[in-house]
Amino acid sequence: MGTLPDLSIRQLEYLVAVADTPSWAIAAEQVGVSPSALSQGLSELERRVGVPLFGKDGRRRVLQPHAEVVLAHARQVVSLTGDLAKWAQRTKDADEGFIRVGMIDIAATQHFPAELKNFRAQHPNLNFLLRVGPSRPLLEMLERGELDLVVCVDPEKTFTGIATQPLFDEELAIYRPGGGKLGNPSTWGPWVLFPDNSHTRRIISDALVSRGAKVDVVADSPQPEVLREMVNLGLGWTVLPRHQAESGDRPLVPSKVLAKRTLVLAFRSNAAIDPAVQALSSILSREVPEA
Amino acid sequence: MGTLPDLSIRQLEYLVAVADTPSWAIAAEQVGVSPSALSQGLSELERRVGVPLFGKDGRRRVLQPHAEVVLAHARQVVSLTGDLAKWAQRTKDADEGFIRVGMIDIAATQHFPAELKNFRAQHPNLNFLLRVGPSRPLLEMLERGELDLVVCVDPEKTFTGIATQPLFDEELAIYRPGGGKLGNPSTWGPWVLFPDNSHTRRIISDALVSRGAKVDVVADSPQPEVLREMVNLGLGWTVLPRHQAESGDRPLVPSKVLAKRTLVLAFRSNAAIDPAVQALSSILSREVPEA
DNA sequence: TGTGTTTATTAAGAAAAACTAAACTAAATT
DNA sequence: AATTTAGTTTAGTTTTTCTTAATAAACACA
Repeated sequence: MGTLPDLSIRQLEYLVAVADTPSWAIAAEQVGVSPSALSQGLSELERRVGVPLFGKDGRRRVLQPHAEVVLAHARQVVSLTGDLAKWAQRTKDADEGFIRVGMIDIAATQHFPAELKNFRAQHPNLNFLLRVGPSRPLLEMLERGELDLVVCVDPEKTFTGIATQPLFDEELAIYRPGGGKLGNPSTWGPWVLFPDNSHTRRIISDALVSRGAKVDVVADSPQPEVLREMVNLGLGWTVLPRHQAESGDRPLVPSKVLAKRTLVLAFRSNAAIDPAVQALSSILSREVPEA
Repeated sequence: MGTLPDLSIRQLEYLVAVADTPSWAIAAEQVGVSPSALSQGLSELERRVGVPLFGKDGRRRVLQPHAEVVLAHARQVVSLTGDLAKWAQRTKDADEGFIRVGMIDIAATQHFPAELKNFRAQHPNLNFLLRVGPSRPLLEMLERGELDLVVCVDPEKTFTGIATQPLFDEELAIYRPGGGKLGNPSTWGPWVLFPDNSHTRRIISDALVSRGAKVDVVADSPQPEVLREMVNLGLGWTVLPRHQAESGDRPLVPSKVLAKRTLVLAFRSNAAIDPAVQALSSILSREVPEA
């Protein structure tokens, strides 16, 4: 009872082909193998099942009546395997299953909107979820397995089980109300910046401090549009990715590039990368948005 | 679409074992291979399906959520194969299916009644049919595929597609009313014998003629009991197998052994001998009935 | 009756697959 | 840091499966 006969799909296909075909030679051709291989394969199948399956009618070998049981089994398993193969193909084409993507706002709205739209159009049956938010929460969700792929600011500190791959650099420029020259760094400010817990804010603060500027923050917001408007209103200076500051209704005029931040692709370093994740990753890292 | 991945039952068993077991080492033990074989086998399975199935959790490889599809397939096919193996076992034990046996009367009633009874008792689920009749019709039914196994008088002339195997010889003795000496062959008779178209009748006629006796037939019957009673009634002489003449209510007394006939086992020479036929054949040819 | 044709099997050897043993890597424990 | 544990990789062997070529058997037809 314990041990099962090791029937291969191949052998079962041979059996089905022979049953559906006038001669073994034709059956062999159908399954793409020499008549000899077919004959030997079926003998082996017969041996493994342990029951005589074929009788002779003249020079042809014909299925015995009781072999119908085995034939039915073969048909069923071959058909199931066909279904599995189709599933595998769809999965490989990333047109099946689930992908949960996280992106910081600029990536979703400025850098990759076309790529996202295309990807969704090309994989209509893929269940797709996009989460937009700041880098850190996205990375934490990725770490907890709540997301599969994240585009965010390079976290530098490594998260366990998470691999990153650089996409491109963004310039962070200083913007002052009305534009124009900046003067001595010690006179810069006051500032309206990203919130304290933001990674980009950390990059900005560090850069300002290293230039000898005071980081005198009079307002903050996670929303770049808000920061931009505050500068437009004369409330203070800011530092923003150029794309975000210099687009929209009332773009700002850059005074100077202060620093760079690197956007990265992050994913669980699970060895087994889901084909959908793979597909989207390669699209995103192939594109080098904006020039 | 065309070509299916050649997944072996073995590999599917590996997958099921791994899913049902806390560690791969234990799974390997369960399926009776080295951990290395299990690991390689599963890698090969993954390669053939073409979709990544496993992810890493620490040092263990764990099934990815979407691999559940493959696991479900594996379970189903393994289970179907188990059913097939059980069927094969029953068929091998000749406890499933159909067997149609033909026997001449003396074989069914005198030589093999115990063997038949035992065989049926030992294979209760085997669908069993016994046809009793003269040799020739039985052989014709065998030839037409209406019987699977026949015990009859050696037909000498070969039927196409039918093989025979001798079982044992029976003595045919001469019986005259009242018993006693026979005298000169030319004075023998008149006779009550098997009908003209019977094979045993041919053996008897030939033997009588070669001894110089006239074959002067006053009555015939296919039933040995009838011939016996005719001799008892003084209607004529007969030649019968000793078992049939010398048993029953009023046994005859033999005068002389005239000839022999050979009983044989006959079956279609189909190469594939049904296990049930095989089993009954070996029982019948093992037994050498009567001494 | 022989002769050629069709159909499948057997034989021999090459190629591919699957296995074991042992060395190894990496994570978890002590 | 050393040890244990889980699983993988490597190297080499055995087993399986295939191909080509030779063989056997049934048929077809002159």
